[in-house]
Amino acid sequence: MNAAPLLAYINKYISLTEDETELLLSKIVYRKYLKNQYIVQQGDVCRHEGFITSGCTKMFYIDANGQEHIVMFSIEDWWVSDMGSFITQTPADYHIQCIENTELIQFSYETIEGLYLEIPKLERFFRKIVERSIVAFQKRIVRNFSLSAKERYLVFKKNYPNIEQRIPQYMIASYLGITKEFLSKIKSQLILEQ
Amino acid sequence: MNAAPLLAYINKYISLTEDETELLLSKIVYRKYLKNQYIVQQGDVCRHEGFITSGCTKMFYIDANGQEHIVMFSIEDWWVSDMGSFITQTPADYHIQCIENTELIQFSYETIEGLYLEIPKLERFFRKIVERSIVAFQKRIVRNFSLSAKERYLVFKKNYPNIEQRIPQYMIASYLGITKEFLSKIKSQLILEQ
DNA sequence: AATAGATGTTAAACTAGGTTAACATCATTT
DNA sequence: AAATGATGTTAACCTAGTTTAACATCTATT
Repeated sequence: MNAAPLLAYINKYISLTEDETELLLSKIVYRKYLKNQYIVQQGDVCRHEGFITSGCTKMFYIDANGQEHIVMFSIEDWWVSDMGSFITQTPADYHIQCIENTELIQFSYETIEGLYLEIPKLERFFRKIVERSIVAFQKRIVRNFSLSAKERYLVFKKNYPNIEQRIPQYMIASYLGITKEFLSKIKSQLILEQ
Repeated sequence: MNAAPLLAYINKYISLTEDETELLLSKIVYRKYLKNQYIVQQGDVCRHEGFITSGCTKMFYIDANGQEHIVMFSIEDWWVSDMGSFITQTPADYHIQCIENTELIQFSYETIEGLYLEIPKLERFFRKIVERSIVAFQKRIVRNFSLSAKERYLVFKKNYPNIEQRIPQYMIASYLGITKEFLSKIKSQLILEQ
């Protein structure tokens, strides 16, 4: 495993000196998970923030009726954590489970807090990526209100063309907020429309 | 107008020295808007981040059918900006309009960027508040999927008890993602259930 | 090759929430 | 006091999406 993708990603937002890069690399912990393993479980405290170098995960929530609702998928170059749990170090609301065998770089809460003190620039880096992420969530809220299920599916396909083939359809349905049966109906409608 | 609420708010996350506080105060611009005035308009670049000291605003989006969808309300001690527009300095997707006469403390893009350099601790402050904000948005997405309209209304009432009286119901309906007629129906059902 | 488990499809009956339209109430302006 | 505009309610009818259930397909394991 190697840290190049993480360094490249960080360098899109800030520039680290050689010393800072070395310090960061010295803190890196690699971790491998198999398909179906849990990175975080609802109720546990999320102790790490992870940067995916390969694989794919889903973050989801089980509602009062036992139904699964997928909040987000993460693939290479994305971060995984239950942020609410991580920042407050209290029990997680969500599960994060691997959809494929997944390799990631993990930073524990203590490591990240230490790095913020040693490399203050990292505060800027994380501020920026979280800001971007907020914008994406806001857009998703708007889409969920103003678009029909079919339109949301088309937006999903356009925004995540490479993710669709890697994920079973019933999970995509859950992400879109519809049943797998209805997604199936939408897909057959789209085929007829061509 | 005074900056005490902002300083108190910032001090919940970081502690500023006297010099830093003074520097921050020297950059402060107060701004008053009347009810119905726009702070940001869809299509304009959002040039400021504002901290509300009094009043109430809505951030909304007009969809392809001309329908208004409210993304969030903001009141005292909350921030207002179209974050997507602000961080990239490109045209805004949303309108932000005052529901009441509103007073706020404004920071221009240039001022904030300057302050980040002069008071690096502010990066930490904003990192922390955006992290909190993301958690709230995630929860909202989950609620929108897993709760019925009636349940969402009850959660809204519980989470924002003091906001409800200040805002017309048709706006609350828009925030909840339902029509005003259906909210009206929900309310009469709730009265009958008592 | 057979079985089991996971995934995907189809269709009929149902329901949460939308649409339309008419009316009620309240506040503001003249 | 009347008129206007903004807000809220009610009810009949409609539709997007759900539920249930049966079946189809694919993959992995024995």
